[in-house]
Amino acid sequence: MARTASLSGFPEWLPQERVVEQHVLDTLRRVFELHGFGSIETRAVETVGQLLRKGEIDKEVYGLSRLQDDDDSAAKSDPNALALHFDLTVPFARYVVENAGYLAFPFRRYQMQKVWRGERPQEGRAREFTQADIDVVGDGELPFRYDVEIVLVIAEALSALPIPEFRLRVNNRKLSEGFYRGIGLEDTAGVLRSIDKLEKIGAEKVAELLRTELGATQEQAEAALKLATIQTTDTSFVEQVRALGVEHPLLEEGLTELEQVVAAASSRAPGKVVADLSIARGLDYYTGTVVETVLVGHEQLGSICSGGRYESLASKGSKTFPGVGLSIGVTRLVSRILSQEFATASRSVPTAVLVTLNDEDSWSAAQDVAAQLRARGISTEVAAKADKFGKQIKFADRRGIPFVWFTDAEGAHQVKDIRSGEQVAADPAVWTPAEEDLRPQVIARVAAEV
RNA sequence: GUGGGUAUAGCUCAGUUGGCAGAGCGUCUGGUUGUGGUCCAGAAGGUCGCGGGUUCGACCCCCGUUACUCACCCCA
Repeated sequence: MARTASLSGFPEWLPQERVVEQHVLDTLRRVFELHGFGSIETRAVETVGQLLRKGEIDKEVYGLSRLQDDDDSAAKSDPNALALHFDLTVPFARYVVENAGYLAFPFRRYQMQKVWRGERPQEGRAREFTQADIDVVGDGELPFRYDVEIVLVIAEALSALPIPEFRLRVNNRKLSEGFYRGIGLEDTAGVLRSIDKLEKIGAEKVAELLRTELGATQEQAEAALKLATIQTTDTSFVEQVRALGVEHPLLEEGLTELEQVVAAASSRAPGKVVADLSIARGLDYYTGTVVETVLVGHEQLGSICSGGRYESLASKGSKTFPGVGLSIGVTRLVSRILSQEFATASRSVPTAVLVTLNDEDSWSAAQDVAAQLRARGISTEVAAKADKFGKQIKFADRRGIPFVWFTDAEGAHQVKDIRSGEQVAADPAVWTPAEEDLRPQVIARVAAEV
């Protein structure tokens, strides 16, 4: 028997909820395009070989197979097998390499698409969800200034959404790695993985991990933890790091880079960005700037926007295409906006006016009225049956349509606002609803700086 | 992938040692030949997740299974 109920982890919104989601997508698109990011879309599938080339999240990847193929065991090991993409960065890297000859570098694009991950769902974590990515990719090299820019664009985009306060927590891999090397810890990836757990398991447990699993001394563990606890909203983190007395060329490079991001952000997006030296990021392709974003008061939800700098995710022969990009978890945000009612839609249908029918013969005249309204951008439906007016009004009320149009046998027009009950004579050639009634509005309960 | 909880009407949930399947909300119809919301009356709607077992008899007890859900893991 075919399943009809909803599948966990594959969210589907009701029309009223979808209005909110579309508002989020429209807002992001507007901000991205204001900053010169163009749109592309990549196919939903990649080859397994392509997807697993970087990062090792194979368990999360949904494979794609034909139902008619009976031996699915062979497909798993076949690098040419198809699978659904689990993020937009890896497919984008592939796209850049394939189309490098047609693109102007540095290439900047935004991409808003569904991605799939085979994980156990729970609140804020779906198996099918929408990401909104912006990236800038260079040919051979990409000036660091783009790291700064992309953080500012994202801060602006998130600020325009109906969500609470957020913080972009920024770090730099060079800084952390340089520091760890400077104190004699060479397995920098391992240290980063442990440090990443700081918030969850606490300083003592992390220190223990560092000693037992990475062979760090007590002094090394303490130094690594001291670095990770540094958090500043301005560039004072530089002095705090220097005060720890560790020296390494990579550390210097990272300090300078992070300083630039934070300096620009503290003046152009004050309060939105914080230097947080505990941020590590799981994916191993990041090489410099790394970002995670939390909603203040909703830290449990996890990061709503992450990304960073990757030096060689895409390469073609000896050529590499370094990039920097951030990814907004649209579905995670929207599900939170809806469950916490940060914003609601004023109605679930685009329709602003329902044109009633006087009798069954008046359908054509009603269509003429509707056409006149639509010609001026007013979303209009015509009743399908000449029910009693009470029933036709009720139909509009149920759907949230704010206005009902009446045309009597003599051709005189009246329009009724069914919320107030006010009914006035109107001319279909000129009558216009109030701006806020023209289309569904998203009403924010939390302040959005539009 | 690991562990806990749950599964009865569209939704939220009751359901007595194991003895006729229930409520509220929602939906639909009607309330004197054309203006909704309140109110009144009525109706429709269920393979009690699925499969087995125990029993004269199972929504209820037992086993299995699937799904949902929460936590872990990981991440947007």
